[in-house]
Amino acid sequence: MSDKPNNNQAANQPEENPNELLADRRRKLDRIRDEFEIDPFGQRVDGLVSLNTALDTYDGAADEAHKADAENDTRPIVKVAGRIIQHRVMGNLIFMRLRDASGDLQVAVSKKAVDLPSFKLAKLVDLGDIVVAQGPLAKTKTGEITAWSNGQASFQLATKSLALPPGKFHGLQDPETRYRKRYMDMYANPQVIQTFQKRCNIVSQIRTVMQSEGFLEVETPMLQPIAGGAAAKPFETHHNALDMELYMRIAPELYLKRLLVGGLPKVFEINRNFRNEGIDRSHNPEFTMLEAYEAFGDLYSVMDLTEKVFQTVAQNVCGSLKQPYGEIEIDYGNFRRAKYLELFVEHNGFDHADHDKLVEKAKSLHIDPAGKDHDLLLNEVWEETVEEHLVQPTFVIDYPASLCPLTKRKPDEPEIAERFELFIAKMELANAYTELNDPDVQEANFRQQISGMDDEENTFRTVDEDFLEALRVGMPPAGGLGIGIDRLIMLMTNSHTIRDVILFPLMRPQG
RNA sequence: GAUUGGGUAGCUCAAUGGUAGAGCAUCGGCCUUUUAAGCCGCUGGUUGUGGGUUCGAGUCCCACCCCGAUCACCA
Repeated sequence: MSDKPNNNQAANQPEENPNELLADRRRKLDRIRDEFEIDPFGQRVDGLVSLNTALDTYDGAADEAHKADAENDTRPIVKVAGRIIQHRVMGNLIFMRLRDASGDLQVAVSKKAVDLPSFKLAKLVDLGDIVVAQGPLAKTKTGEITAWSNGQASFQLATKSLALPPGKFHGLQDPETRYRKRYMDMYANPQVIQTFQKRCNIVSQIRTVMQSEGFLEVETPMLQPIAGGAAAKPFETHHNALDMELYMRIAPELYLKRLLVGGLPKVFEINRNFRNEGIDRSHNPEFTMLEAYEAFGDLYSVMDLTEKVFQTVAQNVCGSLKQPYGEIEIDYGNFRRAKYLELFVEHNGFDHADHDKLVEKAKSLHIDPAGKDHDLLLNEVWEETVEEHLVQPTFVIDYPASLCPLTKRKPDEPEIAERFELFIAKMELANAYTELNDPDVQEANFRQQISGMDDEENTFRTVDEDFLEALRVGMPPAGGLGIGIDRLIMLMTNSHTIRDVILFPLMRPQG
């Protein structure tokens, strides 16, 4: 509305409307009101079935019987509503294709079969209008099941569309328009609705898995006085009544752990995080994450849980443990577990401890080794050389502890962190730890982390003293897990950009 | 933030620096089984925005806006 504040004026002064096509629709709107005496933005309609349901009620035998003997009509009658996506007037017979969230159905309006005003209205309606039709189902000569609108008041206008529809053949392709005007995208490209229906089913299945494993779903603050739990820049905001600076959360982690302290044995949250970082195919500033914490569990207990989540979704929502993603097939029946350093050697062909060869390799990848210690440089080379090979589900384990300062270390190998990252299709899908529950170690790590930060970071990253106090009360040993839900949905819906699984991805204002 | 490709009719796309076009949609006409219906006819444009070069700019130059891709940050 805000971009067209003068709609009513435009209707009365069509010469001010720059677009003739829109003016045509306005004129039809007036005709529908004046000549047909119909409200073009109608009322409640009862007894509707979805277009897909209507298709299912087609009775072939009844159709054949009626074709042989017109007096014998036992064809089921359906009442349907949908948006017009095709409209063909053939003199005294009108075909139109309707679309709703369930699918498409063709409707035919015959001049012989309906009253004259209904027929004229069926002729007048535009692509994009929403109509209601009622009639028996029969196949056409070319075999398409069609609702034949007949009888009294069997064709009605429900809503006049005053906007211009996308092309019926090429549809809506321009990605900018698709994301900005998702409502157009949804009716022009039916797979969009299917993707988001699937998204709903996936999240529902994940909840079912988590609940059946005994996890309690909770909701923790999204407005936080300290943005903790991850290394990312937060969005800043302000509470007026309390005159208080707040941050949109970058992770729920520190609150979920407080709940473990409070005595909940297994908790999870599926909700939005907000990170003030760049945008690309796998990053949106607000994204949905599953975080789960299991008291008395560890890295490996949440690894089993992770497998179960992916396998249940693949099997129950997508129908198979093997799912296509682009040109490849992902096999969720087989999760590899590979050590970080072994993967390095596997894809680089030299000992990870050989510093000279590492520097040489880094230079060949245009990575500047200056000022980086061995592990840091190793990690940059690792990301450059290993990640691109992690196509099938792979848990990367045994990270060097120096790369994960906030993670518990292996009791018998203190240089190794108890952490995994799950990679699928070269994307990071999950991240998990055996959680640090020693309050003194946690505090020391926090303070060391912050001391290495510049002034900008220090403005929003301060030590969460309340969280440390909670840890001093005592948090049981625990496994913690985060799964990127949007990315999981990308995989399961064969979507190659995160924007295709987020209804309204963030866009710059139009210029 | 950097690099790079793009932005032309409602949609999908053309156009050596030389009259801005096509298909579909729209509008008018014909048509009772069409499937991107068909046939006839008519329309439809601030070429993202603002400057500049030129006799002449969609095209060349400069600045800016928006989108995509890659990179950086991040998950």
